[in-house]
Amino acid sequence: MATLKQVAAHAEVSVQTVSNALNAPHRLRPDTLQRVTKSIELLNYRPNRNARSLRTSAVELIGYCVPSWPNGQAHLVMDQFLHSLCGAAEATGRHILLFTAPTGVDGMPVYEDLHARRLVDGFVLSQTETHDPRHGWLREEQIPFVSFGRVWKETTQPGPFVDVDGAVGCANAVRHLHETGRRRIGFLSWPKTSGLAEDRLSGWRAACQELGLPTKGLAVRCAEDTIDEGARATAELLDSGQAVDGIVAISDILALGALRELGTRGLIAGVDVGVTGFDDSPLASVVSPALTSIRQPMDQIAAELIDILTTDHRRTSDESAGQLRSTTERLLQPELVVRGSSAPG
Amino acid sequence: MATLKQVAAHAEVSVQTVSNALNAPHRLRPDTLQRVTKSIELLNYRPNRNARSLRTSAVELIGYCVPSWPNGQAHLVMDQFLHSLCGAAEATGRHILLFTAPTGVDGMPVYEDLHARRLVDGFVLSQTETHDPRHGWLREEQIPFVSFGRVWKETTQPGPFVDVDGAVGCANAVRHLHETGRRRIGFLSWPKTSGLAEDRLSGWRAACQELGLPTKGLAVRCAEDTIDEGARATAELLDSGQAVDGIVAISDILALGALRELGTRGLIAGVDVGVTGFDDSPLASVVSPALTSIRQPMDQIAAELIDILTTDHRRTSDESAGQLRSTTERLLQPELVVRGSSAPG
DNA sequence: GCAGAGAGTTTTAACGTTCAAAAGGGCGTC
DNA sequence: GACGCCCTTTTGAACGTTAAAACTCTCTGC
Repeated sequence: MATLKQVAAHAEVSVQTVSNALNAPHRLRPDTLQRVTKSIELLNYRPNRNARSLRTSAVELIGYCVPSWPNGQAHLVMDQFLHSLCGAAEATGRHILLFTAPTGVDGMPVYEDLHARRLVDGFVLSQTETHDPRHGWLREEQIPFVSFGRVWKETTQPGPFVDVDGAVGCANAVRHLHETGRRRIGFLSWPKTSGLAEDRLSGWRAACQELGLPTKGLAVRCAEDTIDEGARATAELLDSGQAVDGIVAISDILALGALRELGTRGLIAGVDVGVTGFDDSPLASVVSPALTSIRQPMDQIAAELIDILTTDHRRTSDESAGQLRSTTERLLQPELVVRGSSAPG
Repeated sequence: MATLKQVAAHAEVSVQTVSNALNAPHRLRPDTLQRVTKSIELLNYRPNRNARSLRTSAVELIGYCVPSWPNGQAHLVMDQFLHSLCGAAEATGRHILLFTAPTGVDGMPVYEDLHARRLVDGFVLSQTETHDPRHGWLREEQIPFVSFGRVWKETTQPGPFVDVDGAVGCANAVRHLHETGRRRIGFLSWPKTSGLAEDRLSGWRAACQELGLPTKGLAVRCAEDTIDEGARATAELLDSGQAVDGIVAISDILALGALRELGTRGLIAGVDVGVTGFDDSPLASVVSPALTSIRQPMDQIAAELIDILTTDHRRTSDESAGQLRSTTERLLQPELVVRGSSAPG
């Protein structure tokens, strides 16, 4: 492993000059720069990150707590999220450090420890829950963080976040079904305790009202996020005597339940009833008919998260031209991925 | 942020003594130890990991390349795997660093760079492919690594690995279906190019032969891992006129296809035909009837991976009592999770 | 009473980098 | 030709930790 010293000796300059060649090349005379660069390549030199971090006290690592779902309920798009997050971090020379922690306030010592030992510069939070205690705590401790997802039911959001506008997503799904001729569009939801669910539900309701479509009795709550519950709720809708011809589901899993129930009844999804899901999980393209689904823009989400976490927004907020980019609260627009399950009826 | 120096001043000892209190407490006189410990707690001291790593040249970080599936085919159990891997790493005071890299040999510079800059001590590889070039390359470069999954079709495995015995898993599924009264058990497989597929297929064949069950014409290849393909292959089996009453699928997705095809034909999974999947993905418990599936022991896999990567097995191999633990090639046994889809017929 | 052992503690030096300040060299101005 | 200035390069110190050597006691044995 070559060190700065060895490169310096090889190029016959001082150690600091080599350092400058890497960090501030404009300070060097062109011929010196070339000579140093040549030595660096020749010796295959790579700066030691630990030494650098020690000196600059910045580790360029971002902590992310890998969520555990004790109920076995998996995060079907974590895959995509992590990939995007890594990519965005790497675009700024950073990396993601994974760790586990108990949920809620019990996990706080883990976050504090990682930061205190300088294993990470800050955190990206996800799986944000209603009244999530982490945000307030991290803010109190002055530990840098950014949240994917809002802390619902707080009057003021504690700290910066990036989130996807679920209401707009569901409204778009309704509009899409309306365009393909559906007029009685149901909504498969989750229990009221979820802020996420209420957000998405409100989008469905607003779009229906805007288009003059009925909503009464057309929103069904599912106790849990399973195919069975989705099927049960769909059955409830179909049996309500309202001639439902469209279903917006709050998750792909529930949408799969809808597809199954339709199949059981001899109805054809995308023909008799249009169905949409949420998240565009890998399942969506694997079923038949493939599921129309509301896709969260993962790459963009990740880029915004990293941007907020790694740039100082107290300064940029007043001088920068872009008003939108200056804030530390960013709401992104989802995209409807249209597939067979919502084909024109 | 308290440093060693500050703690030393507070406890009125030298810096080295505080360091010893943490790393070699037996060297201190009990009363000194107590005094130092008290100061450490009082000042809420945490050792700076960068300084430590610089000195010891060990970062206690393990690199893991987050796989990208351009075809949208997701890793449904990555979730579980990462959680287990993190847990196992943390049990030894280490953490997981995520990164992205091109697949195949193009990604090698990324691995080399991470190691050369001392961002990681070594790597855990997964998504191992037939003729995977990474293993040989890393070995050549003397970069520590361990693989989850064998490099199929190599005469000798380049480097240490942990894998799950897919053959035994599928054989167990066959035995289970046999115990519940099935006598004509089909197998849904992948293309021949996959070593993984051939391993699992061989287990199905062996168990059938052992139990005196037919195999001819009962193994169907699916072109891709989709529900549609699973359904198509199931249809092929059911139409073959062999009165198939059991289906062992090489993945949960294909098994889901089998369930769908059975439903379409008015057959009841778990009653008319027993079905098993592979991986015990989150989907297995979310469908109805719930899917019997072959579960890979993630916690154990992760623990073995970390163990191999972090302990020197040249030394332990001769002195240690356990022969099994001494090798750097470990084959673990999967577990059949029985659910409704294979209930006694 | 003194060499020698040993436990406990301190001193010294180093890990590889960057920051701040100082030094060197070339050039123009008066 | 002395001076000041800018551009480039070097020097010295520091980041916080640990390994190894050195020192200081106290205890043991003869």
